[in-house]
Formats: sequence, structure tokens, C-alpha cells
Amino acid sequence: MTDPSAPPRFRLRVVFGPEDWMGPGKAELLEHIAQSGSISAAGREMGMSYKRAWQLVEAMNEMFREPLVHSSRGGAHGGGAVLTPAGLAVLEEYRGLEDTARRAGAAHIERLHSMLRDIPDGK
Amino acid sequence: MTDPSAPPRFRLRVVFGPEDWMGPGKAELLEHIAQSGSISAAGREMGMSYKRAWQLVEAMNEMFREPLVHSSRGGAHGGGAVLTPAGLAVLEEYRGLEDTARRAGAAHIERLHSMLRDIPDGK
DNA sequence: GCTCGATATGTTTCTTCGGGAATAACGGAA
DNA sequence: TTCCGTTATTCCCGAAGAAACATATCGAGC
Repeated sequence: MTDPSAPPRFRLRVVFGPEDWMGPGKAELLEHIAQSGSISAAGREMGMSYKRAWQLVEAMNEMFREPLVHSSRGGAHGGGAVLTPAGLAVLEEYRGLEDTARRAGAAHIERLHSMLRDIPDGK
Repeated sequence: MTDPSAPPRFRLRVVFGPEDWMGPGKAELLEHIAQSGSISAAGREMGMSYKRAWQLVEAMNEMFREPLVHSSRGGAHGGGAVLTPAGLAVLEEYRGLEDTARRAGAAHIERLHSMLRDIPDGK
């Protein structure tokens, strides 16, 4: 989850309620599902157990009016999962939020960064 | 930590490295220390153990070039803690970042919010 | 109808995190 | 010099959550 090699500068979680929130992990999971067409493959790519990946998917499917991920069992390759239009919309909205917030707060972040003891890197 | 009564809409963590980050909890702790003049009182007010509060203070003091909290033992009332100028600066910078990011992303958040299954409240 | 790969779900084990208790140090004030 | 309330630090333990393991289910294709 927390990538030790290239740490993200910015983590943003939108909290709607005690059980309902949208954050970086879920967004990344949606992206991997969209790309791989599989929950298990997405989890594997993220170093996340299938169970946890599935739990996150279930949580997202329940918190939004329409499910974000459509999954199917059996069949030619055992099954798979795809993003619904709602899933794609939520993902893009979240990514847009991240970009917007990051750009708007860049000056603040830079100022905080410059106050650190050991600056990890100039850029 | 997660307030059940009035859930915040927005949680923002600036990650500088695996060990170094600044988030809502640390910011709130700084505020309570500034107000109460005591680490233990601040922790108590936040429903946080003294141990944890102190650990967070230590982490902040080490990650920034200058310590954010100056603490002293003994004396008239047993001791206390105050924010250094650096502490005040970091706090204000973080709050500024939060405000800026929240305002900039308000439209995105509102759109995500409207896609929820059960909208907690109209406003 | 058997196989295969992925979804779906339960069970058990393990690790991590934080709380709580216990203790020491400190220094002004009575 | 004794008292007091806070900082500082260590140790033990329980709860929470993730990981690991174990099955069951499904459906196209062979």
C-alpha cells in the first residue's frame, strides 16, 4: 500500500460517514480492475490479498447508488470484473479532485516541505 | 479520532516519506497544545492517551528542522508545553492547505456526494 | 460431465498498534 | 525539604485488522 520507493506526496480521503469513504487505495484498485479485468489480478498487482480487494469492491458497490464494479463467475476464463459507467465516473471524479486539490495546494505543500529537517529530494 | 457525531468531509495527509507525514490528527493536537499549554491536557481533550500524544509530538519535533513544541518539566504547575514559532507556522500552513484544497475541490466532492446511495444530509 | 480459473465467503492465525499501568525525573512553591 | 502536576519512558496485554488458509460456486469449453 504505502510504496517505499516513490512515496506519494498527497493522500486525500473524502469521508461521507463512519462506513463510507473514498480514498487513494480504492481509486487505485478501480484503476487496476479497469485495466486487468479481474479483481484478483488487480489485488495481486497491488500486493493486496484477494479478500481485501473484494471487500473494498463490495464496500464501494454498496455505498454508491449504482455498483461501480460488475463481476461475473465461471465462463471461459473463470470470470472477471469490469468497471460500470458509474465506476468510471467515480474514478474520474476522484482523480479530478486529487489533481485540483494538489494544484491548488502546491504552494502550501512546498512551504511545508521546505521546513523539513532532511529534504528527501529537490524534486 | 473518527468523530461519529459530525464526520469531517475531508481528510488530507501530506506524505513526505515512510516515516514523515502531516495529517489531521497532528494538526488538531498542535491546536489543543497551543490552547491548553499541556501535552497531557491536549491528549485528554482529544480522547487520546498521553503516550500517543507524546509520540506524535516527538515525531513532529524530529521531522521538522526546528521543533514544533517546546516542553518543560517541573515548576509551578508541574510543567507544560507551548508551540514554537515553527509550530505555529506549520499549523497555519497545514490549515491553509486544507482550506485551499477543500475550496478548490468542492465541486468534485459535491458530485461524488450526489452519487451516494443514501445521502446523509442535504447540507 | 469434467476441468479450469476467477468470484465469493468463512475460519483461523498472526502481527501490529495503541491503551493502561508503573516509574522516574524535574523544579517551583509552600 | 516535601509536595505536586506534568513531562518522559518502559513494559505488558488486549483488541483490531490483515494475512493465510480453506472451500464452495459458477459457467464456457473441451
